[in-house]
Amino acid sequence: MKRRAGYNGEKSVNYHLSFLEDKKYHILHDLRLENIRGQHFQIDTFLSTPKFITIIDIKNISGTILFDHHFHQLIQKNGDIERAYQDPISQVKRHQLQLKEWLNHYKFPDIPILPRVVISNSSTIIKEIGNSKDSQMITKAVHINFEISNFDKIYTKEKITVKEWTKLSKLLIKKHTPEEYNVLENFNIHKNEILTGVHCPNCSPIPMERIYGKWLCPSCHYISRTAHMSALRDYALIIGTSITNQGIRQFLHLSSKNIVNNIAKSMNLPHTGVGKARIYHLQQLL
DNA sequence: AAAATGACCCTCCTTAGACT
DNA sequence: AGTCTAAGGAGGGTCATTTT
Repeated sequence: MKRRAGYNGEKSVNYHLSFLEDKKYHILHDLRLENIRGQHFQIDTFLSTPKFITIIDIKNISGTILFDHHFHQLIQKNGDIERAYQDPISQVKRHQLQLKEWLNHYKFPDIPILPRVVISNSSTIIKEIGNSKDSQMITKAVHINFEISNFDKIYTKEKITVKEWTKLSKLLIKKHTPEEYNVLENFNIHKNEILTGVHCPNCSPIPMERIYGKWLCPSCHYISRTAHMSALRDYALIIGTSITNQGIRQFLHLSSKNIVNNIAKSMNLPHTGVGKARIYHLQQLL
């Protein structure tokens, strides 16, 4: 749910950014880079021109939020409930620093990096405690493209050539290292502990049985035609996105390789490898 | 009639063991 | 140790049969 909230926030910001002229900007999403000390940092939205770079941290937080410039924290008030978040301003400034180092390391000339914290939820009320010029970094999603246009007016000098600009974007994509989230390791669970079988969407996790194209729950007699899809999605999320015919058989409690074959076909699962080396890929289910 | 299943067949990957 | 070869077997495709 946390991830979904973040994702929805990013979607709404992207909508606003889509009004910008395509050719003038390179925009990269969820860019995850390694800094010079081997740690990773992730930029929600990276926007570049030959004149400046904007890095955007997107927060999808509802209710009333308070930026506390003195203690560097973000407080969310939702009714009577108060919750503190890591200060996004400090975070985006840290990203700014790391990106500067990164650009230096790859011998790019100095180029202004303009950090922004975007509040994607339009109904969120923003307040502040204390004064700071950092306030200018905070903006609402509806306003972000006007800010970008404004940067265009302020930063008029090209710091890198168009050729270097293209090179930079290509390098960023090449150096992007997507986070590998290992659920099993994080929760210290062994593969064998995972309950396999197709779960009934209606009741307990007793494996469903396949009967002529349908999944029947032996417990509540619920019938589903698509229950295997969520099972395979679980597999992709928990164990991995590559699986063999036999692997699917074991996970879905099927005895026939033909059924697996049919299911894979009906889902248009991409596959690599020939014959018994065939591997199905579940990436699209995530 | 349409869809799903399972037996059968062919392909070719994997593996063990012989050979260099 | 590395390469070659043959046997075994897993996988996909086809098609007759079964089920819905």
